[in-house]
Amino acid sequence: MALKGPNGEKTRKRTRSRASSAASIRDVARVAGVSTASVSRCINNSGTLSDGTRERVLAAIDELNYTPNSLARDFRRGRTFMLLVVLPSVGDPFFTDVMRGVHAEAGRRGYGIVISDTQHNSLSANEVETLLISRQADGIILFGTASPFATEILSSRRRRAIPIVIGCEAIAPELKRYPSVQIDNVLAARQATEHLIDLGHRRIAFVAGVGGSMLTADRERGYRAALEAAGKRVSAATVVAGDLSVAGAAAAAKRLLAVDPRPTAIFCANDEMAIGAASAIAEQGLRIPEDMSLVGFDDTRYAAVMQPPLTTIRQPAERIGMRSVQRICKLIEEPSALRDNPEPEIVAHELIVRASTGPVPNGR
Amino acid sequence: MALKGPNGEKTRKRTRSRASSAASIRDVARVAGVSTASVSRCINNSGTLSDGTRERVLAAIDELNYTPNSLARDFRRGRTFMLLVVLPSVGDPFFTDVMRGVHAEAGRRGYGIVISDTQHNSLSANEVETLLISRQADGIILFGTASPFATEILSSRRRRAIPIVIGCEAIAPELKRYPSVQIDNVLAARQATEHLIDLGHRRIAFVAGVGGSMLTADRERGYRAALEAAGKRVSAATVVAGDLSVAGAAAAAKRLLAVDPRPTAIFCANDEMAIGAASAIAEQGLRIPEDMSLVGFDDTRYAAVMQPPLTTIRQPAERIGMRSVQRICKLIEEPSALRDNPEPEIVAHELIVRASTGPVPNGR
DNA sequence: CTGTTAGCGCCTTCAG
DNA sequence: CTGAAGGCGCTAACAG
Repeated sequence: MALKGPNGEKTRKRTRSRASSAASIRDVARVAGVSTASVSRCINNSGTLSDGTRERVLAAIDELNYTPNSLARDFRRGRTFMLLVVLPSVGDPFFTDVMRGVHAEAGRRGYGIVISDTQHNSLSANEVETLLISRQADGIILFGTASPFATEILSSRRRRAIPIVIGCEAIAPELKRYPSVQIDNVLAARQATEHLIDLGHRRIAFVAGVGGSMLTADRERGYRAALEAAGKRVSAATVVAGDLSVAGAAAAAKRLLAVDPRPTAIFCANDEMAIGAASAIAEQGLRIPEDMSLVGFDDTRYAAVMQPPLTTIRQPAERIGMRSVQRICKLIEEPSALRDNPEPEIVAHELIVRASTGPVPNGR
Repeated sequence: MALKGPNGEKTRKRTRSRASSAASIRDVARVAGVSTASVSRCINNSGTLSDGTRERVLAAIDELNYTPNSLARDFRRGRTFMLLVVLPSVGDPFFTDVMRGVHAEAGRRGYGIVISDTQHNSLSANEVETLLISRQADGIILFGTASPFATEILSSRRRRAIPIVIGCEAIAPELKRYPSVQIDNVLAARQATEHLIDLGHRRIAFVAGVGGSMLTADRERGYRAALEAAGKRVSAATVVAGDLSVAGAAAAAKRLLAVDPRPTAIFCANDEMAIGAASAIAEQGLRIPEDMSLVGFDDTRYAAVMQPPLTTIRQPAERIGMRSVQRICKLIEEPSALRDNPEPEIVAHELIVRASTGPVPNGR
């Protein structure tokens, strides 16, 4: 810690003396022979400025190689132009696609993105607060991570209203006041399950997310609804917990394949888990779809190239990301919008039938 | 745009009047009956402070629910505690793993991460400058994106030395002065190719990245080196450009399969492309490895669950991310280190032989 | 159209 | 051990 010798001292000299630090707005003003206010007006295109002044300022900026210090700027304006995005796993290709949309739209609007990956853990309200306050993000987007701390965050918010948008997730009642962007997960999962029922399957298993993961809770709900609607024709629900990961689902599927009587179809709450399940199925020497039908959820870029290609639900991932950013920006830029009580925004999904699903095996 | 009515006016009131804005250090000082200096000392554990004072400050902080304004803080300190990470594709599962390491280590050290995804495009020095200067990141990590603008960024750097670390990438001579963390890509690719040669393959194709992508240039070099070393025993190199993506490689592999005489093995410069290639191979009714051996690079989480499991090169992705952050932090926290001329840090790779490679088909 | 002025919230000398 | 004071770089009134 304690630097010995003259070297350490040297570096601790007062700020003023740092050699040739970056040019400041004052330097530009001096060189251009104008006031700092004019420089400011020039770089922000605000107020009015004569062409002559503008040119001299621009020349000075060029000469000094001046770039505004955005720390000072953000401080002054009270804005960071940073968006905090909280999601369960940056590794999931679905979220990757969502983030592509987020990055594109944010970049277009001059915002940076800070990501907080909860690694599928639930996030405490406190952590979010800290992230938000200490990082001073202008707004926060919660993708599939909102509900665990919904009540907390609401009650602890004696502070100023913070722009929050929720994406991809079942919206708990107490979160209804926040804008959200999502597909109808219940309906989508129901349709996927009905697709299997229509193919004649009666023993359809479901690989869910982590215990009580809100991200997939609605999907399980849709699955159960389909089974119930089919009534006596299908057997009771068989649900196991994957952990939304490839490896977790491989293990979960293995257990499923040991059940007697064995299911004839497996519906996974996301594509990642379907990949894991496919591997477990192959390992047991079973074929897809002849011995086992398989359905995923998300239509990630891997779904179409799996062997066989995966039947799944397509979510407009990039669009969800893009819209979330648009909505958070609106909240940020028009604070009055914070008092609106917006409708959840439901975007369209689509059941993509590929070769991983087929008729139920004979006599089963 | 133009808000009509009194509403618009209201929101434009001077900053002073914003209702109950967050507590400032002055408020805390007033409530605690001390000076702002003491509050500062308390929250930063700097200087000296009597227990009594500390307690009163802490009480005031608690009462006011005070959180330091990090905009002001960063401004004052000239630090953002943000790291800029530039990479070719956040979607690639390899980089996802790298980023897991980055996030973990950065979080541990109190840094936030801003990601710039170049989408495999090359990044101009100007863009990097802008990103760096305007965002005022404390440092920048370039993963597989450095070389295209190496010369540029070096020549345009009349500014202060900026902490830069380069990862996963062939280091061009003019970048040698920057710390870097990477595997030995040439050697790894050579070993993968030799593995195929040892299995008896003589027509081995290579699916490279985008035209001249530095990220995979070394891998192509290793591939060619292995072929040359094997001399007459193997035919000339067959290299096609994928674009590091699943879809791009599927198309590239398709072309490869139409070549006469057809290769008996395909080595892809990353796993993503191997996934695409596998799909193209299956589509042609060919089996892996009986008709076609396939090798990837990265050992992403999908490699082991592919059908058949993929032979590939394992890179310590998380470790690369972690080490990169550690090194950038060192540069940031000990500016004198900027003047060091560090050795590139080579981390260990490993050839993982799985079932996607086998002996060359009879009579070919 | 342009300059002057007054801070934003915090940290850090410098005195006491 | 503590308080007073100055200023980081920029922007936004307010005068001229």
